[in-house]
Amino acid sequence: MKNLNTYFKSAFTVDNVIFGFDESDLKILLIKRQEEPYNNHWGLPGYFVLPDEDLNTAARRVLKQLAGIDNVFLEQVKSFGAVDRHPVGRVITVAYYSLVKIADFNPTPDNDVAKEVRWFSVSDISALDLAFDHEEMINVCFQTLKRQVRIRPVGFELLPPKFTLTELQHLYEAILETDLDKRNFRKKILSMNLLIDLEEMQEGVAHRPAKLYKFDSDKYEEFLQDGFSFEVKESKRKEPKPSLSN
Amino acid sequence: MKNLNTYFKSAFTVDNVIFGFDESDLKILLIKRQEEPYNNHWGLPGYFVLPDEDLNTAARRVLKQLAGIDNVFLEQVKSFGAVDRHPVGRVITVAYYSLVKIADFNPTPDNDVAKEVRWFSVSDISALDLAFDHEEMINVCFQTLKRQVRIRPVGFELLPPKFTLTELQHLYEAILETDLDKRNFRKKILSMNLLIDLEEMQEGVAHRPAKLYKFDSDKYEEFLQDGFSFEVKESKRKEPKPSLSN
DNA sequence: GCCACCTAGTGTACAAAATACACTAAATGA
DNA sequence: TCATTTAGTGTATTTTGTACACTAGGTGGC
Repeated sequence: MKNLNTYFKSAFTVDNVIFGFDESDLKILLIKRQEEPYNNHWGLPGYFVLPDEDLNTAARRVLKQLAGIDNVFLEQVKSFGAVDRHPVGRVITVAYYSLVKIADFNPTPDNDVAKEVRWFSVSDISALDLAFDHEEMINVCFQTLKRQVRIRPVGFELLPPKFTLTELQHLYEAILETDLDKRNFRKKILSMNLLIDLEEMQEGVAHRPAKLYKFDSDKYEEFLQDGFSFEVKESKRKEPKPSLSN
Repeated sequence: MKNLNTYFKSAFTVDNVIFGFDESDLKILLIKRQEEPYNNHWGLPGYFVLPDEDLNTAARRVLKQLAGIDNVFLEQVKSFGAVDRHPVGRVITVAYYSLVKIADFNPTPDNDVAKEVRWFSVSDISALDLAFDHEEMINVCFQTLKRQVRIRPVGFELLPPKFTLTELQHLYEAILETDLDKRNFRKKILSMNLLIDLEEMQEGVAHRPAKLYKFDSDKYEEFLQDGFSFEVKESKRKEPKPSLSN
C-alpha cells in the first residue's frame, strides 16, 4: 500500500446537463467559457466542488451561480473519470441532469466563468465542439432522460403550469425521438388521472383552441412513490416481437 | 475564483457491490478490513483509484486484487461524496455493481487490505455494521439490480452455464423479493427464445429431475442492443391500476 | 415392488392493455 | 363564406397478462 498522500492530489467537479422544452424542441443549456482550459468553447455549466461541500449541494450551487437556476429537479447520473479528461490535472466529474421550465428563468452569466449562456436544440449540439468530454456526458444524460420519461412524469418539470395535450405529446415525441398516435396518447395519459382539466382554452391561436390542463401534484407524488409505469408506445406497429417458441 | 490548488487535495475510491446467487439466496461479497479506518469491520471491496488510472480500470483491478474476481459484468452505479464520509480526508467513492457466478471463483484475500472475504446473504447484511457508507451503497445497488432485472437478462451473469427453469425462477424471486407464478413465468421466459433446451436432465436429485437449459448468447446480444423489455410480473393480483377516467 | 414423497411440467379461460385507424368540430383570417 | 389549421373523439382487433390445479417422473424407504 502506498503512502496515502499519493492519492490526495485530485479534484472533482460537477457538471449539469439541463434540459428544457420549447415549442416542440428539446434544448440544453450551455455556457460559453471564459477561462482556460477550453476558453471560448461552449460547455456544460459545471465547476469544482468545494472541499467542504456535498456533491448535490455543489451541483445546485453551481447551477445557481453559473446560470441563475435554482429549485429544480436535479439528479446524479454518472461520473466521468478518464485519466486525461482534464488538462490541468486529475479531475473526476459527476454529471447531473436537470429538467427546467424554460420560461421560469432568464439565464444570465452572473459570474466571471461564463461569458454567455444559451439554450441549444439537442440536435444542434454535435456541431459545437464542446469542452472536455461534455458531449459524451450529454449523450449519456439524454439516454437517461429517455429512460426516465417512461417511468416518471417528466412533463411536470418541463412544461409550463398550463399546457395542452398536444404540447405534452410533442414533448414526449421530442424526448423519445419518435411519432406518437394522437388518440392512443391521449387515452393513455388521461387514463392515469394525472391531469386536471382547467376548463380554460388556449388563446391567440389561428385555429381551434385547445383545452388547457395542469398536472395534479397530489397524484404525482403518489405515483412517484409507487414507481408507476408511464409507458407510452409509438404509433408505428413495432417489429414483430421475438416470436413465441411454443 | 480560488486558486486551483485549493481543489487538488482530494482522493477517490471505487467500491464494488458484487452480487452472486446460490441456492435461492442472493448474496453479496464482503471483505473484513484489516486497516484503519474501520479496521475489523466488514465492508465492500474497494480501494483508492491510482493517479493514472481510469475509473472502470480501477474497479476491475480492485476487484481482482481484493477478491480474485475478474472478467465479470461490472457497471458504474453512482458516486457518493458526503463531506464526512471518510475520516481521513475528502474522498469521493464511485460505486460499481457486478454480477458473478459464485462457483466460478474462490474468493481469497490475496492482499493485505482484507483479512477475510465472504459471501453474505442480502438479508443478513443490515446486522453487520458495515464500514463507511457501504450499507447505503448496497441499498442503492440492490435497487439498481431490481430495475435492471426487468430490462436485461441477468440470469446470464448469475447462474451457472446449465440451469433449470426453477432455478431461474428462484433467482428472479430473490431479486424481486416476490413470488412468481410458475406457469406464467415459464411461458414468458420461453416465449423470448433466450433459452436453449440442452436435452439433458438434472442429476442426483431425489425427485423428478428437471430439464437443463443454457442461455443463447446470440439472442442475448441482440436483445441487449434492442433494449428489449424483460418484464416478469408477480403472481398475486396487483392493486387495481389507477382507474380510467373516461 | 410398491408406496410415499417430492419437484417438474403443462393449458385454458378471462381480463386488461396496446394498437390501428378517419372523420367532425371550432377557431382564424383572407 | 370559405379555406386553412389544429382539436378532439371511438371502436374493433390483437397482444399480453393473469389466475388457477392436476398429472408426470424421478428417489428412497420399507
